[in-house]
Amino acid sequence: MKPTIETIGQHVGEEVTIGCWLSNKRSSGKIAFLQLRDGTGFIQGVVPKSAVSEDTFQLSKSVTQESALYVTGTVQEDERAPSGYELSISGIELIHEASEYPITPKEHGTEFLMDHRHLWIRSKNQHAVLRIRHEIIRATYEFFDKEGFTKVDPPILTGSSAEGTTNLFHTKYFDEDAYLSQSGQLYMEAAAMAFNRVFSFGPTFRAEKSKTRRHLIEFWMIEPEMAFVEHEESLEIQEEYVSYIAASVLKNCQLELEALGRDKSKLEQIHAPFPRMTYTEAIDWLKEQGYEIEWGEDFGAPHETAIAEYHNKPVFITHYPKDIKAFYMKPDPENEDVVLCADLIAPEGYGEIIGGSQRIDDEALLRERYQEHDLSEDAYRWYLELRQYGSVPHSGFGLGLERTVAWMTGIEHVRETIPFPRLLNRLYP
RNA sequence: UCCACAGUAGCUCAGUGGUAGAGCAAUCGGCUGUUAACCGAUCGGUCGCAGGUUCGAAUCCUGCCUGUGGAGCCA
Repeated sequence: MKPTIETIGQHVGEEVTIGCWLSNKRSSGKIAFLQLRDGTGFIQGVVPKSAVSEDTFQLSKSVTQESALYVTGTVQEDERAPSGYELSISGIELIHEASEYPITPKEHGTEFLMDHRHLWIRSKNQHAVLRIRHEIIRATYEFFDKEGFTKVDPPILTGSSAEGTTNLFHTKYFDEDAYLSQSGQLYMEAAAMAFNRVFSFGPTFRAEKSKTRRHLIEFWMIEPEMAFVEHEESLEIQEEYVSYIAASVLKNCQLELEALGRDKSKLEQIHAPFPRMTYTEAIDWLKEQGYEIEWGEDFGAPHETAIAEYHNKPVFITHYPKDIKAFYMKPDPENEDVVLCADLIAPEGYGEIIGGSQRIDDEALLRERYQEHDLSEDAYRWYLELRQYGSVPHSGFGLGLERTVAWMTGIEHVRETIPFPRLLNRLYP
């Protein structure tokens, strides 16, 4: 492979040529410093006037921000450089001279940066966040493959919704009504009966007028589903998975975490087992802390944050009242008022990262739920049939990728954790 | 949908009733180790839109638009 900035450490003392862009420059009368990026990393190129032709030196002083270049130089170790390496430049070939670049080295507001998102993703912090996103995706495939899961892709266009409460994006499917998927879960239950352990990874759409740092209109979800796995075992798989992601990011994204100034000790604390608290215990604890909340109510963002901060680790909240949870969740045999479910709440205010449960495997009970929730037995016949042909205990969960990336990177808002966010008021670029 | 805040140069902001300002970017010049480099000069304006009060409005009032933060809902 050709040398890149990421692998430049393997070429110390050699002369290399890299295709790159100019992210910033500084110069004085006799020396110029070019901040170069090639998409794999960032490096500083040094151009001493005495070492290059007059044309090359003039070019290094006049070349505009984000111009494309072939830069030739000798790789040198240098303690002053963040990556440990510098390029002592001997020649510069201008591929394309950039027009005046809108994103200057000074600060900008969110609206401006989001209007220029197609360019903003070039900048160091955004680059680092999206590289960590990639690492989390890579580690996800690696973990589930290692654990014997098969990736199965549920449809994105659906004729009905899994949970009627949220707003779906409506579209037409020729002459029929169709909706964009808000969860692949029901399909993954079918897949689990065919492949035992399965996971999906795909986009999800919620037409909610949500406008907070934890919400996107379009986001990506990882949804594993496991046959012959009951509630407690599912929690163990969840905490192993999240710990695996955190360890992978720590291992493979050192430069990115440093670029972001992320406190690595926060990631080092993410290792199984995670504390567990039942919904009822959480309500009691919140009341002791002075919060006004009653059994049967769902938690708000401040409640979740308080609970997770108390543990300083991700925490499972289990056994919610069945009335505030989805129709398919299996009641706890020891207390039919609550269901075998768990939300994983991340610390530092990042909120719910995972929602999961053991699913109802009894046909009669599921039929009852259809009636209670006014679900069309026609549209959901196939889901019911899963309970007629070899029904087994099974559990699954969904992990929100963007919230996880935000948490691991320490980024304030999920909109910076996806290349082109879809927000309440943003469909451009 | 509700609550709070904001909108002035390409960008980030100052300016609270009396001549429209600064830093950055851009352009020109200077500087041999800079790290959002620095120094000097030049360039840069429909003060979100509409109406009102006033001798006079970026500034006060009303309405609208746009954005930001949060709530609810959720991953």
